[in-house]
Amino acid sequence: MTQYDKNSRFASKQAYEVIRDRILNGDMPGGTKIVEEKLAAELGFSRTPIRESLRQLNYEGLIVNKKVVQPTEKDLRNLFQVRSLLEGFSAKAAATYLPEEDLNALSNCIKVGREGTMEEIMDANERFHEIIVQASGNALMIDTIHRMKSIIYLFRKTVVLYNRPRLIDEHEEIYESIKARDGENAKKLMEDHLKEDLDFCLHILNSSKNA
Amino acid sequence: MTQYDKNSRFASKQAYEVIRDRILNGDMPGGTKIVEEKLAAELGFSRTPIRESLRQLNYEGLIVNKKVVQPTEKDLRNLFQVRSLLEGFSAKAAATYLPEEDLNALSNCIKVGREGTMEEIMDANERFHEIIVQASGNALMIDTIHRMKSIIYLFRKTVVLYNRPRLIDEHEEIYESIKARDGENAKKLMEDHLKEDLDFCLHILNSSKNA
DNA sequence: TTTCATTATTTTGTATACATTTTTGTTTAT
DNA sequence: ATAAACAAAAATGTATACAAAATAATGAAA
Repeated sequence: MTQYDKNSRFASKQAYEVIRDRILNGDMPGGTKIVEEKLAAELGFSRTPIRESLRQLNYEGLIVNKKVVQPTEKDLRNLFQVRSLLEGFSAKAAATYLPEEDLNALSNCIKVGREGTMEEIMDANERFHEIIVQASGNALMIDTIHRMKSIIYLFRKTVVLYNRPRLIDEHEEIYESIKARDGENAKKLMEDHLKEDLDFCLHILNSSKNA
Repeated sequence: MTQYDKNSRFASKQAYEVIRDRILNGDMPGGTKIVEEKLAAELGFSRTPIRESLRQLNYEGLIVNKKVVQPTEKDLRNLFQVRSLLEGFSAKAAATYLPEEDLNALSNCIKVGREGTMEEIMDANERFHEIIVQASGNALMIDTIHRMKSIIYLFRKTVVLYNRPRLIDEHEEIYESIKARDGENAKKLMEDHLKEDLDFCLHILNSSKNA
């Protein structure tokens, strides 16, 4: 199952993955200065592929001004604003188009969400949204959301780690709406769901700020 | 007024601009194969900055698989779908927040749209949408739309060049709604406006296909 | 002719070198 | 002590070289 990504033979891709992971799990916390030569030495590549990987990370918003991003509250709000528009639309589309197979996959994500380990829950959560996004059938929209994926991950960790209440219940409600082919409701529930995520993140953010 | 962009001293930025312009005005039509060394020789730079510029063009969707993009009808629909969501939202936000100064700028775009030369109309058209997008106050949203800018330009040319009827009238209606602080209406009119643009583009596209 | 295999050729990915630019650190004058 | 000016160091942008990979061209077998 561990599919070999043929891109991994590229130094630039490997560097991208290592650096991204370091940022995502806190090894390179927000504000860390990025210096090409230092990373090149650390990862054992030359500067050329490192530079390429850094451009990708810039593009995804993980690096800003040669520093690891430190998303502000405003950034968080902006992100959920855009997601709400795109994923709300996708949820509606899903209610119209989603095939049986994907419905089952959604259902499975909910089950894992209730019974799985922390890591399994993270994955299931991501997969749930991914299936719906794909249902938009709009490659540009999918791409746009994927671009935000890393930053979303940064926050999804918060939501799952701090065990947000009703998270999976909301997924289930969305799922039910899609299954019932009620597009407008699916859209509304998705928007509400993201609003709850946002509020939860903001709460965590602010309470840890005053700690 | 011709402000010197200090980025222009970078070979990579210059290369980006030259190649982008070549694509946008048809010097490098859709399907043209991109070879780094060839471009490097032509533009008088080494491959390094050329590669960097190509990444950016990839990112903006002007280059796909080492070829100049040839947007399909599906691409066109996808683009307008995403724009409709983001610019619809922005129009609503504009109705709430837009300061007097920007209202006047919008009004000016309409005037130029009625009286200007082809090129002035193109600019005014772009500026009209840009002002509204900025009103979203959401940097991520603005960035996302900017990313689509080049492809939008490709189609805007069609709309203006073939002199789409009611184009400026629709702008004016949107402007009036924003001025009247009617957010819902502004949003709806923007969505309708983009739908008209899309249909017009599709029409041109299809009639030229059967020529 | 068509198909496959094998060479050439082109093109790409990466490493390295070097010249500017940017940043840091130090000294001097106020 | 603070600010300005300068020197030293570090970091970046670009050019070039080379090996690996992808593509095109050639020829042999069906």
